[in-house]
Amino acid sequence: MKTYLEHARVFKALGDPKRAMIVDMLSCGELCACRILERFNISQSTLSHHMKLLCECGLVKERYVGKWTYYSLDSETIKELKAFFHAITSEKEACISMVCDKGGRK
Amino acid sequence: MKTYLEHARVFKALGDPKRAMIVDMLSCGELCACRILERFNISQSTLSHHMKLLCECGLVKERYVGKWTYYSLDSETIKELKAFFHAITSEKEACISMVCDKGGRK
DNA sequence: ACCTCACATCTAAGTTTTTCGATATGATAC
DNA sequence: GTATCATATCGAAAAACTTAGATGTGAGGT
Repeated sequence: MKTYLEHARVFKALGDPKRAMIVDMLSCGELCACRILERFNISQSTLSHHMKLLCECGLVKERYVGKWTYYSLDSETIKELKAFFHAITSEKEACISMVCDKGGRK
Repeated sequence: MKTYLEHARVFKALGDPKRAMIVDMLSCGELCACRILERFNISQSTLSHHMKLLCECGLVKERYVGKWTYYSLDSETIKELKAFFHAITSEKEACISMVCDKGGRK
C-alpha cells in the first residue's frame, strides 16, 4: 500500500498539461523521445526532464534500444492511481460525522 | 469538454499530499475549515490557501453558514476527472503507430 | 457598541519547478 | 578513430508554489 506522498507525486506529474498530453500520446503505444518531441514546442532537454519525472513517479516505463529510448505507460501504476483516487473521493460509511462546533460552547 | 489545462489543474491540486488528504477527509462528508485544521500541522492561513486552490479547480465546493465555511467534494468534477484520466491512459484504437526512425535514413 | 470567533487576504521568505543552452554520454555510421 | 545522432545531465534564470505572521472582514455573543 503506497503512501499519500507517492500517489500525490503521480498526480503532480499529471498536473502539468504537457505531461498530461505526453501520457495521452503514450496511451497509443510505445514512443521514442524523438517522436514526442516533434509534437511539442519545447527543447530537447526540457522534454528529457519531463520524461524523467514521469518515469520517477512510476507512470511511465523506459526501454533502451540502440540510440533510442522508448517510453510507455505503466498500467500497474495507472491502476493503482485509479484505485487511490476512487478511495479518496468516494463516500465512506465508516466516517465519523464531524459537525462544526460539536458539543456547543457551554 | 474541458481542456488539458483545466484537468491538469485538478491533478496539480491533488499533487500536494496535504490537499489529497483534505479531499480524503471531505469524502466522509461536508466539513468546516476548523475541523480540517485540527488534523494538520499547518497555519490557518495556509489551510485557507489550500482550500481556495481546491475550490478554484472545481474539486471542492464551499458553503457559508454564519461564521463557518463548509467544504464538500464536487462529484461532477470528480466524475469528469475520472473520465479524463481514463481517456488519456487507456489504449486507443485510432492511434497512428509512430515508429522511430520511420522512413529510414537513406 | 465592543469583543471574539472563523475565516480570508496581504505580504514576504524560502523552496521547488520549469525551461533553455551548453555540454556529456553512449550508440551507430563511415 | 572520427563524426553524427538520440538522449541525458549540468548550470542558471525566471516563474510558480508553499508557508507563516499580520491584518482585514463579517457574524455572533454579551
